[in-house]
Amino acid sequence: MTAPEAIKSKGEITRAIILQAALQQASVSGFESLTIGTLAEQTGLSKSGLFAHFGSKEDLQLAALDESVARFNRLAFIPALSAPRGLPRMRALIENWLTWTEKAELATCPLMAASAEFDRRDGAVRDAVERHLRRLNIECMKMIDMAKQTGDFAEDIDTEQFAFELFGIVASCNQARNLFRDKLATQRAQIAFERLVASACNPQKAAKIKTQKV
Amino acid sequence: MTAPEAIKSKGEITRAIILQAALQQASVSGFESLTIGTLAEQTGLSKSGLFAHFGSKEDLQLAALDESVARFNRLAFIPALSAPRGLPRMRALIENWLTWTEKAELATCPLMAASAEFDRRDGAVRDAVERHLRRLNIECMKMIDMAKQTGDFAEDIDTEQFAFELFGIVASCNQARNLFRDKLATQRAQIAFERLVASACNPQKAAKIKTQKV
DNA sequence: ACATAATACGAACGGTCGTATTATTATTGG
DNA sequence: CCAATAATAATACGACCGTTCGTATTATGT
Repeated sequence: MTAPEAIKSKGEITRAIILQAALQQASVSGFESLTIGTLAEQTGLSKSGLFAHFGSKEDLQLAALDESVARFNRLAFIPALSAPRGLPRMRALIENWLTWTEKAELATCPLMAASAEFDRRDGAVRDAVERHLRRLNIECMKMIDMAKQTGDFAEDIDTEQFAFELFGIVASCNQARNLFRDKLATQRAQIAFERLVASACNPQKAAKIKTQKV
Repeated sequence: MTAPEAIKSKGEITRAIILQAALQQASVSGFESLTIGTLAEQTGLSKSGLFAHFGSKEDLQLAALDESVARFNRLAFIPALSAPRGLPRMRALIENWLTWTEKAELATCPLMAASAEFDRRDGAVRDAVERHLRRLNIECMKMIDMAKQTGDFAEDIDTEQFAFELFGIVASCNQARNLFRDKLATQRAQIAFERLVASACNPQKAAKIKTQKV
């Protein structure tokens, strides 16, 4: 049992280099666009040399997906946990979520992109994407429940509904940023988040909104 | 100048059959997954026979995109215009937007899927996707402004912000439906929309929310 | 320093990709 | 009904796909 930060072997280093290139490529053109040849060219490896690090293209895609999850956790999720429980932590998460791709030098969040890319397909990659995003969804709901416990949110708000709208804000932010090249995208997402919070934080106000006819 | 509903030539009929198959395929696996060979097999044509209908694969993608826009307009947008101006028309649009893919027998809205698929790339397809969705965004904003004129919405709400959040609701609905297979997705989207409307329809309440610190 | 395992390479495979050219068959207007 | 034209097919091409295999090279542990 070696420590997680153990010295990397040559193979592990190469693998990391490959995954770095794969992640960058996938964040631009999608995971399905990953090709052994292009990736080999970019990393200076031979096709077969690169291929040997993964048993198949699907394994490469899965590895790239796992790597992007690891980076999201390291750059966005875990740092948010150091904020106080409740609303501050939620705010930190959404803030980090909207900005971590920049720090990671990626074109967009590979997870959300992979969601749209694979959501209507079958296979191992789709399953992995669903698993990862479902987990993130659950973590968000935990934070929402915590915010109820701390008194930041009203007890009677719909946790799943809140998470649904949260994911929508992130999705729209990505669309505004990438498709519309809107420089105000992040700001709009923050405003949307605060509006969402506002409708949940004040019990009286929240009750009014919740009980109106649909 | 023939009428738009003129009798179709054999070629036009075949082309329509091809586009139908292309649209279905694209709504499942994305526009980039469209291949001449697979499409030829599905339609019973030869590769070269099918190819002759489009000068290139890119033209095929663009034609499929245009076709999906035409269907969206026919099944979702135009019908919404028969609802009274203002909030009712907006409600009709979002309702149709969330359900038209079912009527069209597609796996998801090809436009929103194409947005996520091409938003970080370059090329004619990306440009077309941006053009189409920007137009839809503008049409949404027109409806929002109309709702201000009819008095349904407060005059001082941020039209672009409202449209931003509207697109987020649709995106989250698609994710919930397709990735999470959430049967309540449409319902959640409707609730989110009504919550969004609620924060814009009552002047006093809207003012409160808008002026809070961010 | 040496044995051994890890790592990378080059070449080749069968397939499929998009596309061009050339020929054949259907459709259609006069 | 026939000529003109549109529509489809047949065939082939080079490029790239993921993958396999045998071999060379390079680290690594002792």
